[in-house]
Amino acid sequence: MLEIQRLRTDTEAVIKGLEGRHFANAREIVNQLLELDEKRRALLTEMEQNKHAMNQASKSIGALMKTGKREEAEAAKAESASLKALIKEQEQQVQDVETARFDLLVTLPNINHPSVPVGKSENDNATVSTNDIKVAFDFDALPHWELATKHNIISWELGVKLTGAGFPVYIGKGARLQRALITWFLNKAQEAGFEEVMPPLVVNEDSGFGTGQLPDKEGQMYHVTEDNIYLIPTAEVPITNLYRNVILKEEDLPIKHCGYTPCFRREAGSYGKDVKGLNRLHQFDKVEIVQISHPDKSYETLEVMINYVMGLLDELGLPYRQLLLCTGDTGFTSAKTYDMEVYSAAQGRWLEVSSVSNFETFQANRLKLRYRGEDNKTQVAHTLNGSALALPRIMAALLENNQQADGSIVIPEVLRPYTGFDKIG
RNA sequence: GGAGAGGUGGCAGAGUGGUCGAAUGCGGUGGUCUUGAAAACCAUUGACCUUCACGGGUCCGGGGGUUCGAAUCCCUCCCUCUCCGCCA
Repeated sequence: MLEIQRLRTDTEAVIKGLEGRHFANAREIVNQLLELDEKRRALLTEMEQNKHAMNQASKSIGALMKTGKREEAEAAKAESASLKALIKEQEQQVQDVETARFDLLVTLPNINHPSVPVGKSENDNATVSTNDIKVAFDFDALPHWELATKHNIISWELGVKLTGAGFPVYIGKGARLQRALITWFLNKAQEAGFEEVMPPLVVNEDSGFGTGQLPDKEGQMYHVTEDNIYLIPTAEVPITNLYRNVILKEEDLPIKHCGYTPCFRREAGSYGKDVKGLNRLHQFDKVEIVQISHPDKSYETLEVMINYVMGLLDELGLPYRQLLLCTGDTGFTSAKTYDMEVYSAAQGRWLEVSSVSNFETFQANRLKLRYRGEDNKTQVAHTLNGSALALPRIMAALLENNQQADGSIVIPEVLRPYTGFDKIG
């Protein structure tokens, strides 16, 4: 959520930022918000003056009664009572305006950082860097969904039987590879200073609002209606919400956490290659890294985080490219996002395996996540997070890129201590 | 699922209708003392909104009500704890 303050003082920049995101009617909506804001403050001032008068009158009654000045007390009572009705009316007005302002304000996406390229869609994203790993086959390479079936390490049918499409069952070496990746990712994150957290996998509405999933993307989450809780779409939600309504000390920053969780996403998928095999699932595993940063440091931190993710991919030996998402492709809550994509030679396409974002104060405003600065004043912190990493597409790329002419799949060196085997098949 | 208790400032915990944003203790911060530390003592110490400022307003789990006036009374919702039941 953007600060209303920012709309007031930085109006043109906000409008420009929203337009860069192709947010419809940016100018009208911002103006509407400013009008509501002005109206709110005018009403508030007026109401508070009345409240002050009423409070004075009420306070005097007690004293007057004690000293036996009954008549004056009665007069004060009458004054207070007459103000009461007026105040009640004004309270309702303030409430209405506030609600309208809030409802409109939460529909605004974050404003992009100036370094984000202007663009419309994913075609306008900028490639920032790549590594020089190349994968080529001199035989007919199989896509991972065929490899998985061939080696009986993932069953799509059993997942359908148990639950439905998008819920695969990992079996034998498939399950162990999965577990190895999780452990390795967590160990690496810990080495990099991220403290591990094991949060609940379902969260309440407040948490969903805090990180920006609610009220907007309600349909993306599985909702347990009987208890009104939501299955988490990412560990970002519970981990970041640990700090909802928290005032940190400045010296506590940065806060660094990592966590492994399954992630649940309803997203009604499209058909074909995009969602085949592990490419898009309703349940998948992910290790997430989260930071709460001092505003002055958050962009520095973003670079450190994306570099950390690239280091993981280098160690796994996967070819990647680092993308800087353009204004049109950046997520609703983010000010700047890097995506990491891994090249899957057998599918001949890039697979997104990580997304690292700086939300600046967008989430922190909703979370009321602040720190106390030098002057002892509370200030809103910055939040960041990134996948490090999402498992399924890493799995897909490993299976596909590491397949050999004899049909076996070689496990990367770094994972072998965790898998206990060096190849599949 | 059944029965009961309770939700007050960073924490503990008073406060049952009027000067209570709230005693007291602990913790935090600053100071005195000390070579230093501890102890002791003194002072200070909530958040938010609004205002150029002075100031004003709101907040005792959330919402609503009674009253001139509510932390205090009533209604309602939420949450936590204890016991029983069930159970990895």
